Amino acid sequence: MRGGEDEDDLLSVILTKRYVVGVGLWLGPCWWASAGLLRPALEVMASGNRRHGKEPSVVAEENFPDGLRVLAVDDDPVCLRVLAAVLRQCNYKPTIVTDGMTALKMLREEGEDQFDLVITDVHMPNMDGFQLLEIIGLEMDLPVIMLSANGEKATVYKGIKHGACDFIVKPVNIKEIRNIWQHVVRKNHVAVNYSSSHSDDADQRVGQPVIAEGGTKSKKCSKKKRNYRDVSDENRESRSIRTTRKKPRLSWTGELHNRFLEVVNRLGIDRAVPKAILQMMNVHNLSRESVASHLQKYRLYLKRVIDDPTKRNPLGDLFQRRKTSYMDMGHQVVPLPPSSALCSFGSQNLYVGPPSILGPQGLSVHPMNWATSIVGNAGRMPDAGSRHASGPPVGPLEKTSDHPMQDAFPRMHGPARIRSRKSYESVLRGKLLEVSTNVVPSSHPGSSSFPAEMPNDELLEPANQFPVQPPELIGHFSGPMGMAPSGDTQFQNHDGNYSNPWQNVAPSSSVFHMVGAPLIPSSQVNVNLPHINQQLTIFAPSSGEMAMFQNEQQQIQMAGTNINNTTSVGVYSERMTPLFNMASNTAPLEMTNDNFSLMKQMMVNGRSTSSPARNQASNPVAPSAQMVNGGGSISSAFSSHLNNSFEPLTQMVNGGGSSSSALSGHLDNFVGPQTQTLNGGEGASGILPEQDDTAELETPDDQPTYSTSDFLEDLFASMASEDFNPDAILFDEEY
DNA sequence: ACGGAAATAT
DNA sequence: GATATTTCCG
Repeated sequence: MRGGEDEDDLLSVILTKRYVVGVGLWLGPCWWASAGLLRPALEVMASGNRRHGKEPSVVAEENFPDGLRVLAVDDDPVCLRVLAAVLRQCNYKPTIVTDGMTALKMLREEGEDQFDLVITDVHMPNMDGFQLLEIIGLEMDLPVIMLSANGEKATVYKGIKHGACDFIVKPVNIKEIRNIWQHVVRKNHVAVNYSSSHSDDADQRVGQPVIAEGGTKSKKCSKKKRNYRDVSDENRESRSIRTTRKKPRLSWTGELHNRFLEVVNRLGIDRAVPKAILQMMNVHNLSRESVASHLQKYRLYLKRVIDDPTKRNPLGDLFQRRKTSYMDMGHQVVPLPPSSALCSFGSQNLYVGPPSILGPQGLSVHPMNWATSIVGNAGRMPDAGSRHASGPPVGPLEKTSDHPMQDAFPRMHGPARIRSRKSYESVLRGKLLEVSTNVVPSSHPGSSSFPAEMPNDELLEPANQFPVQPPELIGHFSGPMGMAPSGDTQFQNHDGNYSNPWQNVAPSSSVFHMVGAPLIPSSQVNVNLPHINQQLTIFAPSSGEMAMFQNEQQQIQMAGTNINNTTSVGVYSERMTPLFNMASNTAPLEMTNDNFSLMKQMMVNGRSTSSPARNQASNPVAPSAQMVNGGGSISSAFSSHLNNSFEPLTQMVNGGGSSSSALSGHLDNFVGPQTQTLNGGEGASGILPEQDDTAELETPDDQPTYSTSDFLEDLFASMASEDFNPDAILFDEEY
């Protein structure tokens, strides 16, 4: 890959150290080099270590698979005999052949599956080792180790380049031979993992096929794979399971993360254990381990925040954040233009975007990638988010939404409520309060996203990770909010699509709250979030249909609110708003391709394409995405109607932060704001007094401040009066 | 199953 | 070099 120099250096090192001979290289330098991974190979070699890191348990000596069938090819009888002897001594089952043609013929006729490994000399008449290597590479999936009498650099390099998994300089060392089985294990792993393509990294061998001709000796081919299998099957299996398949790297996109937060908030930190979270998230293909890992990271984040409130920054940070993975993923996002979108939508329709992308499907955990592609699509999707849309498609901004997760995460804020019990919980709690307070709320919901959010990010620090956004936002947006509601037609459509998914999804807590009720069973949860998130609220104004949530256990499901065009309902939480923004942006970006696709589809269709199956799993997640969109939409909607109102809400969200602005710019905020306006809110963050937070935290459950309905009423009232002071409202929601 | 931490991958 | 994720381990 890289320049020749590196390659030369690599080879130089290999030759110098003779690591090539590989003996004990567990997937060592040679292997990496053959896989095109010169850098790591070089680094390892340079370090003087033959192995990188710890040796995988898989290759532990005890896993040595006796009876591996090795096809040994060398025109030199003496060498061949020695090799065979060594192989036997190492418990391999050798089949020796004196020329390449014969070896190839044997492989073709008896089947490559009759052998586990091929060791061939480089220099042979008729068909040399390279030719044999190439053909095998083209036709079969067998690891090939080359033997060379001189270990000449060019020879070694050529062998590696053509796919040899290792290169052994004669005379063979028994120790080296003893370790060649690792290539078989490796190969299996690879095969398992990526079945198709790669089976071998090495493959690129090009070559022309040669025809097999004469043969030479033996054939023992048929051997026993059996032994190998028999003996090691079990081991292999276990190994394979363990090591073999590498899990595709899961990317915690904003949506996913939001969903995660939502669930965590609902459960309460103390109850938020991997299993429970996994269950509630209901994301297809998500593993408990992944959840546990993310939870671990999240806890760390919370802790960090707590300890160091300073981390949270205000808006300023927003801009700064680095792109973390999320960013990377996607895309990024551009900031969007402010505006417009929202505006556009007018009251009419808001449509909420499809539920989150995830939703339908669930996460797809593809091995990476999603992110990348997504962007494009994502951008669009966002539209929804951002705008909402009205009838028409979204506005201009589309892309905006893209912001990746960044927004999202960062935003997050704090910990949800915390009830805590656990040590960290308690600690967190305290901290959270602080944090929350401190934290700047995200900016506004608006579209833009990220900027506002940034602050939070910092908190999050880790980056994306945990934004704190409360789930709510997430939820809200996503889907829940928007979608759920029964109302709108549009929605319905969505619902239909989503519905499944969403249903499950819980709306964000906020939502719940809003609704009133009992939102969340756990009231606690939100403490923090609440501020931010929770706030969400929603309203559905007149229309009234509020969303309902059903929950099952913990979950909630929200229904959505309705949103008719006309009426809009907005549900969202203040927090949401911000989140929203974030979400929107983020979400899009984040979405995986799949998600993305879904979204697109949804958009197109109006409904989600997602399959039912996924629903549940996905749903949860999905919601988020949608939410974003939806959120956006909704907001818009509100705006139309309530214009003012919304904002406030939004602000609330921010919440905590900024609410101030909220009132002011209704729509504007939403729109343009995406960033700003909302943010603009700017100030808001401060809104929530820390004390409050604290209090909340402390007794979260207990006092609910007021019911959702009350809340709403107040809110509306407030709105009505321009005075509306977000702060006032604030939420207590938290419960 | 959990949670922490090491190992890896990006 | 810092992070993000996955694996391993108790």
